[in-house]
Amino acid sequence: NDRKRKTDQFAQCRVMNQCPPFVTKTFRIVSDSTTNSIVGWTGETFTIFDPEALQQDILHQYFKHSNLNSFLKQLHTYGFTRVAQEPPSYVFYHPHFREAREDLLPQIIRRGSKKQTPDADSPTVNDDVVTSVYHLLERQEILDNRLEKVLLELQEAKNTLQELRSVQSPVPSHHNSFVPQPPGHQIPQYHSAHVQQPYRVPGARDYPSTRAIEQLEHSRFPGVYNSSGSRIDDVSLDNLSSTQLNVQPDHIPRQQGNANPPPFPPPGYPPPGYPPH
Amino acid sequence: NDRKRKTDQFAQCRVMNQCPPFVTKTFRIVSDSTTNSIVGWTGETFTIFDPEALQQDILHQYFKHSNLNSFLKQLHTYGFTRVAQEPPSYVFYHPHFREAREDLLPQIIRRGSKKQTPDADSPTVNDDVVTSVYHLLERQEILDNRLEKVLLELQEAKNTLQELRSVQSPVPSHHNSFVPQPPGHQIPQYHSAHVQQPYRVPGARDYPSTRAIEQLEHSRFPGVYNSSGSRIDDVSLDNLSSTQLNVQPDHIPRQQGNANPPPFPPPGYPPPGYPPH
Amino acid sequence: NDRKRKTDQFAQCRVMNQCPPFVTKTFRIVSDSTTNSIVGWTGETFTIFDPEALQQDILHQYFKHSNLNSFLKQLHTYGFTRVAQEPPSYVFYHPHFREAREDLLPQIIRRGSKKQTPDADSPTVNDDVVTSVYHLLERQEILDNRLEKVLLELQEAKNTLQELRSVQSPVPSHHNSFVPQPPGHQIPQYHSAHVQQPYRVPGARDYPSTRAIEQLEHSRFPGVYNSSGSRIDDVSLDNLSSTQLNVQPDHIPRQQGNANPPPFPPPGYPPPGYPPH
DNA sequence: TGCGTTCTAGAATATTCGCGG
DNA sequence: ACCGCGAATATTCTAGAACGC
Repeated sequence: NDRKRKTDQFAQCRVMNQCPPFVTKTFRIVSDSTTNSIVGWTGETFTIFDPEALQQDILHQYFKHSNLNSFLKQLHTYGFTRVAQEPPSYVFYHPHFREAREDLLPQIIRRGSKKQTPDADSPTVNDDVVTSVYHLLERQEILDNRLEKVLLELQEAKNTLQELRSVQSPVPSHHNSFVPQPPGHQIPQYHSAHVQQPYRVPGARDYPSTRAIEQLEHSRFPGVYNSSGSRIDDVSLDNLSSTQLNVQPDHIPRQQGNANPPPFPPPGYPPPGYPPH
Repeated sequence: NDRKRKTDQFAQCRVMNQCPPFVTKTFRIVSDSTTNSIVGWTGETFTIFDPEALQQDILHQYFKHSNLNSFLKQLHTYGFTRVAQEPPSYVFYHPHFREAREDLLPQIIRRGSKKQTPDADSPTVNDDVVTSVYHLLERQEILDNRLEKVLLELQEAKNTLQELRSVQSPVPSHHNSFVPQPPGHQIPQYHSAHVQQPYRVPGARDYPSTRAIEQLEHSRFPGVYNSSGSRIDDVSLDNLSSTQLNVQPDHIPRQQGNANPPPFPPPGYPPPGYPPH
Repeated sequence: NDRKRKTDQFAQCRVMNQCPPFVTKTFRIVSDSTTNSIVGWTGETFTIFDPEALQQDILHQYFKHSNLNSFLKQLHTYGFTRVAQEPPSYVFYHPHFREAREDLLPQIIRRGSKKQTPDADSPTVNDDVVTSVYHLLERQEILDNRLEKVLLELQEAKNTLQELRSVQSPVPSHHNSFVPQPPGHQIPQYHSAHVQQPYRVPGARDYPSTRAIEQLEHSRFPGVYNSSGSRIDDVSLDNLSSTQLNVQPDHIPRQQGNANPPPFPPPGYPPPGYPPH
């Protein structure tokens, strides 16, 4: 609440104080539909298609120079980032530089500008964190809702299917897919890739540079799931059977139920059929 | 201190950059089905079948050289390991270099890169906050993954149900949402987690996110899934049909199957049609 | 010890007049008389007259790119400095990059290179002393070169004057060149560098980053001129009229009679006649 | 002071070379 | 000779620093 007021205050200030000329000029340049062949919006980014033409024909209309480098420098100064690294393509992105969103422009601030902390009483340290948390919470709600919805429909579907089956065949298939899968038909590694440990080929070395990451990867944070993961865990999926999930784990050695399992499967060696000719 | 804030403010620049050009280029080279006789996927590895052809015909299309050795050097620099040494066949493996798993590429880090240990200097940030954020991120990943999985299975179930119905009879399908969708209105392909880039709600920023958070996002926590995520792997949804679920994933932020979610919305790359003439 | 062997090897290489490829390539580019309209020597500097043409037609013949910026970056990396700032004209100077002086090229060292101290076996002698001596030698070379040039021009001038006299009039103009020169025909500052303040083009900035070497290069070593530079001051210029020395000091701000003169000779500015067509 | 322009430096990736196993 | 690797150079993109307004 308190936070919100501050934010609003800030937003208002920014709205009143027009943003630096460079920002609005750039916005006009990009938005000008008569020069779309030179520079224009490309989704959430904007692209300079013809650097030469921009330098020759456009820049001097807005700035005191005709130097593409100076323009690029300004873009960097205001936090734009180049997102394509294959010259000669200039694709730039800024979180607050969006098509038809002139209202966001004031949030584009120059580097070293003091405008960034008008609130000033907040310790400024956690702003990023707080905002991140906010967005995360938001996302989580969306996800929760979607998951609930899906589960509901699953339940319905289950019922429907059951109905159909009972109509179709009177056989109470006791052996249907809802029975536990035989070992060896476990869920393929593909589905558990994100829970696996990094694979090391025999002889692979651990470079000192990877130690830190691995350490993090190996660390645990107990208690996480007590509060947040429980709902999911309560989802009832009884009477459902697992299917073949389109993966071929056959040749993939696996180690499961291991408390500290080497996470990655050994790489698949080129099958005999390779290469295809 | 002041200096740090400045740096953090623009840390997002780097956060947004996908991954080094070499990684994406190599992925494209390997995945290009028109050159499968020269280089291509071989299970969880990729193989250079024809080093000569690669050097002569392929490399210069992607790099500023045509030397196989330079390519191999880069592979080593990024942690690829050679798993078979019978020239003239080169088989390489990297835990995060998998067929159709473009989402894993950002986890491939260059040796000697400073990205790996951005920690250690995050000072005043409450550890509590960091931990909370960490938990949130983690939960979200779990949710994302499970949701995706459920959606996939729903689709399968839907198909199965349709099959059953068409075979069976003009059953007065009881009005629920499980009416079969016309083919072509299937759940869009972007539901398949493993081929998608993570999406962010419009306007969501990636906060320069204190290094700690970045690290969290980049780190993996294997033990997590032992307690909460594993069960879902056993979920079986055979023979169930699902509906469209009337959700619009377009605007729904998702982070799926990616342990290292690129925080920024994927910038709109210039569509093929650009520039308009 | 082992390390020393390597160093020695390298030192030997250096002695052999091997220098980084960029240096020799740039030397060849500038010295190539077939491209004098694009890039060429302009006195003690070299000038890029046509940046576009250089980028389009020249660079890719020597490097793996066609970006002027990359070329400029390398120039800076090797210690070249830009001495005129009116695009599209790029004038660069380096104390060891002189026309027809390929022998000086090995003294052009890359920034951050560890090569700078190839001797290394001397017991940690005062680096200050060593560096000072080195730079003294360096400066001496510069002075020698300039002196030679001046003498040459003097000779030319003398000849011209002789010609004029014999043709024109038998008047024995009483004494020397100290008759007031017409304004604008003064001896160009170029010739009096050793008594001059460090030259700075208008707006030229002093970067704090100048490293030790540059500092040394810019510092004065009193006594140097007493022994080596003074003689030129005594050069008799009587009966000589100053000729057009191919320099246009008009727009060059000068500061002379300063007690703390910057050591570098004023770079030769591209004469009006350039580029040759 | 803040903004704009320019030149230079920093930092990350890329390419080549040569050593030692 | 192959292979993995360190080190030097090369290329690119971004940031720093000075100066004028």
